[in-house]
Amino acid sequence: MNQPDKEITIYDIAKKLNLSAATVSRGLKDHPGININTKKRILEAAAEMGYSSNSFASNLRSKRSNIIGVIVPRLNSIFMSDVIAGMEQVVNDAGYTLIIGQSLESVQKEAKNARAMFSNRVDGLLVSLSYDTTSIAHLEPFIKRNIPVIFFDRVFEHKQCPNIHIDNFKAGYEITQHLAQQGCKRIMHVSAPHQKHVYADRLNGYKAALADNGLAFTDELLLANDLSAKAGVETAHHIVNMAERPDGVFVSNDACAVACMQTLKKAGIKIPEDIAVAGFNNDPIACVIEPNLTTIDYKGYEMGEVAARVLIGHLVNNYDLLLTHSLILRHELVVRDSTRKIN
Amino acid sequence: MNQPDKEITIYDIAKKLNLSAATVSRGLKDHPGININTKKRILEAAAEMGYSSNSFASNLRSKRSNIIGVIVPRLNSIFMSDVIAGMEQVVNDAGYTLIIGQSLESVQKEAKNARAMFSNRVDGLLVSLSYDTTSIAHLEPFIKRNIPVIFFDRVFEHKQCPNIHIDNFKAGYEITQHLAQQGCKRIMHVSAPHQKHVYADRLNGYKAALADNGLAFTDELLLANDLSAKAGVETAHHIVNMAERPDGVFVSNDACAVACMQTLKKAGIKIPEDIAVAGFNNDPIACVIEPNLTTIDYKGYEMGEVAARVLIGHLVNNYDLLLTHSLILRHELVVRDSTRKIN
DNA sequence: CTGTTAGCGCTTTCAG
DNA sequence: CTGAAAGCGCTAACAG
Repeated sequence: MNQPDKEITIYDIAKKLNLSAATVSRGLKDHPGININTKKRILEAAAEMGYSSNSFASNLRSKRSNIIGVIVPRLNSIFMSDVIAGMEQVVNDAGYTLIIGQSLESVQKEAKNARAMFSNRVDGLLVSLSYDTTSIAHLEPFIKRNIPVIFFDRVFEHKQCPNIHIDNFKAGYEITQHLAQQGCKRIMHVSAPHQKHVYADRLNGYKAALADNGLAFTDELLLANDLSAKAGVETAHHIVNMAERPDGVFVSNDACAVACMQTLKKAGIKIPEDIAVAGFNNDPIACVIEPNLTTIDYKGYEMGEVAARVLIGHLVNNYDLLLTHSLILRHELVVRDSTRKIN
Repeated sequence: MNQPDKEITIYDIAKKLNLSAATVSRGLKDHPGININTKKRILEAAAEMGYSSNSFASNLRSKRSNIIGVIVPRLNSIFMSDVIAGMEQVVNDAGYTLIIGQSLESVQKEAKNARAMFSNRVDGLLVSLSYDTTSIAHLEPFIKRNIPVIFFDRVFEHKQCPNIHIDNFKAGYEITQHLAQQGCKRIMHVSAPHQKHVYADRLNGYKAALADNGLAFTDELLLANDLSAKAGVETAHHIVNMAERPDGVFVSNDACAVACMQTLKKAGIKIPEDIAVAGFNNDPIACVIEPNLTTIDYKGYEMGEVAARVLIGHLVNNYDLLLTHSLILRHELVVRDSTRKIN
């Protein structure tokens, strides 16, 4: 019953056209030096017979997959889905397909994903690292084989791997500086565990701005958690119970900042009068919370596009070694009412 | 320079162990009837030599790819990224990988994605259709070859394709009924163009509820747009300019509903007193807007998991024909202040 | 339990 | 400009 009809191969169309398979294979690509006419006949026959090239055979032979792997901490955030959307666009236009894995912030799962992608022989890898990744040993197989690995957002310094990210130090500095200019004297920073560059950089920017504004940094001004909404609620409780409350808080993402604001408001704390709050990412919720949230805007979609473009550039130019560099994308401090104490 | 070291094959490890390639191949899988000891030796040698199976060769031979394709309208919404996250989880645990394409609401791009997935010989397809898809001719190649195609959320009736979605009629009915119970007499409905089942069903539920509550339906109560935030702003302007304004609005997604609310509020309209507003999806923003938005909650993550599980069930059982059925997932009306007129 | 053999469908020299 | 032939790495009969 329902016999899955046999696959149509280049041999079938070769036979029909009295050509060799080799010629058909060439005709199907834009191989130089093939009669324009036979090429046309081949294309027509292929269309008519419902031919669809078998990528396995092709990949096996040519040792290229036209597949690009992406590994991200989590898929379900607005930022990350913007990134992926941008990548998908660029990559598809260039004739590649995307395969996607999420690490759920675990190195183990990151490594598992990497193995799967390796055995799928991806032509390149786009990676944003999980919180608890401290070594990239699991990516060495790619690097050894000169399969380009490009880090974006949560990056890692490696001489063969381009990094694409924003200037997190500067962003952290700017937002803290802004809080200081609004009159904040005691500015807290809420962030993720800091081994990872993005968060470490934002923290350093924050500290530098404190120093430049003559404000002291003490350990109790620093809170580390997973930046989830839940963590935002807990942060707010923590703040409410502090002996000496801050008058400004810089949270390293918007979801957490917003949850924190909501909880602070419920506790009767006025924002920004009592405590000014700033976030990071410019998530859509930043414009829905009241007062609207001051934050750092940077474009996930653009980051995805750029990362994909860099990768494809490497693929097309077929470099033996990757050019090593960092690409710093634009960001912008967006001031909204959640921090406007004066004016 | 930097000679990409030669690929290690089962032959290499066969030679080293004085075995045949076939045995090695078997040892690497959990093939029944292979000496536990040789299997152990094979596994060890493989690990030691840094062997990584070549999926192309394997796929070419076995005619299975262990790849599952997903095509969605857009990646960048909370709902969709939840769905994908759920799928990724299930699919990975079952040893498959996900390749992803987005149609950007265009049939052309949907078809292009489908072709790419076909030539990547996906083992199955998970699809949520674009707005302007009215025929699924571009998916026929899969169906003809008994490659399972499963629709979720934006589904399509086809005797060979399971559908996974919520009861949109019921949800539309419930939300409208709720508005009526709050005393609304003139309830608008804002939705996407209605050929697609989800929206058609919600519309029909809405109409049924109007009828059951003795409320008249007129064409001016219905507004069709793309349900973006921008469309929400326009909707609000439209409402403000209506000769006879509604006292309740049921918008078919939260992003649009929230933007609409914000704009109405700016125009001095009180929510819910003047106009009650309800959304759909239970996006995080629903709990951030003030007053909080009444909406329909249903779980994207769960929908992704279920869709993936159904697909994998089909794959594992190797049905010649797909069992045909619809799977209706739970939803829930979540009442919040944006519609609480009485209480 | 293990080996032999024969391809999967395509690309790529090397010859014409 | 086209053809012949070889083989990418693996798996699936079929034997033993």
